[in-house]
Amino acid sequence: MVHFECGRSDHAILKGSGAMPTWITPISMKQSQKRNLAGTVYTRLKEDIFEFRLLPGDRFTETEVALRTGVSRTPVREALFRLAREGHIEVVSRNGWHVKPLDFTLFDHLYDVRIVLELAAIDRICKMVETPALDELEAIWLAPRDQRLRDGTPVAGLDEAFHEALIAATGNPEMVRIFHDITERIRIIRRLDFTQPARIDQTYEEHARILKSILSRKQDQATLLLKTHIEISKAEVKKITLHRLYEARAQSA
Amino acid sequence: MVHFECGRSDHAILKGSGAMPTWITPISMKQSQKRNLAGTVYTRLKEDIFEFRLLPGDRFTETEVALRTGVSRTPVREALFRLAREGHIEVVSRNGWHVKPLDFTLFDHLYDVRIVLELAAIDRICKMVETPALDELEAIWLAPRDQRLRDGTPVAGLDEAFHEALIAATGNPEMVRIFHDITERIRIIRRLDFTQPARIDQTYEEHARILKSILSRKQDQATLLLKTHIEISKAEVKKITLHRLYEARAQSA
DNA sequence: GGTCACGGTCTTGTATACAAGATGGTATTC
DNA sequence: GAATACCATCTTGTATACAAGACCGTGACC
Repeated sequence: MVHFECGRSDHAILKGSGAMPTWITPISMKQSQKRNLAGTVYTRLKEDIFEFRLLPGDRFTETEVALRTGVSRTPVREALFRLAREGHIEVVSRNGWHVKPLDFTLFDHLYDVRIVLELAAIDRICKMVETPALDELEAIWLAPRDQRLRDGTPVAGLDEAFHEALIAATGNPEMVRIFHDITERIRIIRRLDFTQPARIDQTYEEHARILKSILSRKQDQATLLLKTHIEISKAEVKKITLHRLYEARAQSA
Repeated sequence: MVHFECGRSDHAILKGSGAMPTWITPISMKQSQKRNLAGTVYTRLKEDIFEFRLLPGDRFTETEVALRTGVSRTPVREALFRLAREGHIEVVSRNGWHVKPLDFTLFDHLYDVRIVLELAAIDRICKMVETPALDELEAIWLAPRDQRLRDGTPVAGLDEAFHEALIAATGNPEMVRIFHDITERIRIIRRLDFTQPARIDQTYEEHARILKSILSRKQDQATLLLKTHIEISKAEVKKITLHRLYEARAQSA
């Protein structure tokens, strides 16, 4: 088994430099209102990781994050532990934190579990006495060509929602929760799939075909289409990620 | 959908009384060595919940736990957040913590996901070019009758290990991790299944049959047996749990 | 007698101070 | 010149002090 890791551990990001970092900035009053500071820091840091403002392998300390967000270490630590538990970052005992390097073996396994869960969902949906309402999905993915979105960011969100909706249709909230966790862990590479217009089109086509198969209760067809769809996406995303990481490194170097 | 909840929110456990509580006691030097305090508190509290020293619905505060364990609130909070994230306890904003009430709807869903994952594992194992080595399982579950364990506690552990081993045989560590999380969440009721000698025997029989089916690559048979096995266990456990909870309440009242 | 307002108390949320271990550079020794 | 021991510094781990919101009982008022 090849353990294929990507990351940079050779240097920290803007450590102690005078330049303003591109990532996390002080929390304003408005942002933290209604939610606690730990939750806000958590959300912000997660965004920073997903948006590649914090690159895989980047090292940082609790004090750094605390200073930049303008809160104390206590809520920062709470946020960091949550992110660690979800597999986004890691702590080295008394030696700082770092964003987990991209590990394609890990992503393979996660995509594999995704397939297991989604195919099980298809199975259950097709075996229900009556197919559950999937109106919202139909409105989005079976819409005429000219109503399709072209911007990658919202399409990435719709894509996640499509697959989560399939799971949700089983009526099992725990399955949804587990699936959602997986979705969040692969998001960092998955969203890159929607930076190419051709891939967006292809996603629309494939989702439409899958949806039609489910609605007409052709389980075998739906299963095959969905499995292929996920595997194509996985391969595509892997290719793009390697390219993007190379670019990001070149830019920050 | 009937939301069937069991718990007691009417009174806290030994709150402020002079009597020594049955649950969590001060952490000794030896226990905390090599691990951090938060981890120790986490483990101890989880045990207390599993052993019914802390009953579903029981309320408690961070200060209480801190006093009893002899550590400060900081590591206690870290432990509590971990337990909360794993679904064992819950915090009510600025109003204390409580052990999550038993929710059989939730357990139904978790058992359902269990079935999905285990059947997928069977599928993958049976489709492998060569069946992976399951020597340890064979040694335990295909052993002669007189070598069977009779004490429920170790059998409960072996049972968990049996099902986790099936998942592990797929070679997907993420699936194992997810499965393990589910195992921990249903453990509180599942281990009660092994308090009856008849159920221990039945488990041995069923595991043996499942194992033989897998080894002879009879996928359909293995699938059916495993599915039935899990569903029987689920029903049995539900029955016992309600009985035990009744007893525990009567005793503490 | 019932209802609403108010304040004390309890609980979590957050900030800060201190402790202990890990790292890396430097000086010393062979 | 290389290796090793040591110390300064940095980082997390833990304890404690303080802040803010929620709950509950009490008292006044209608």
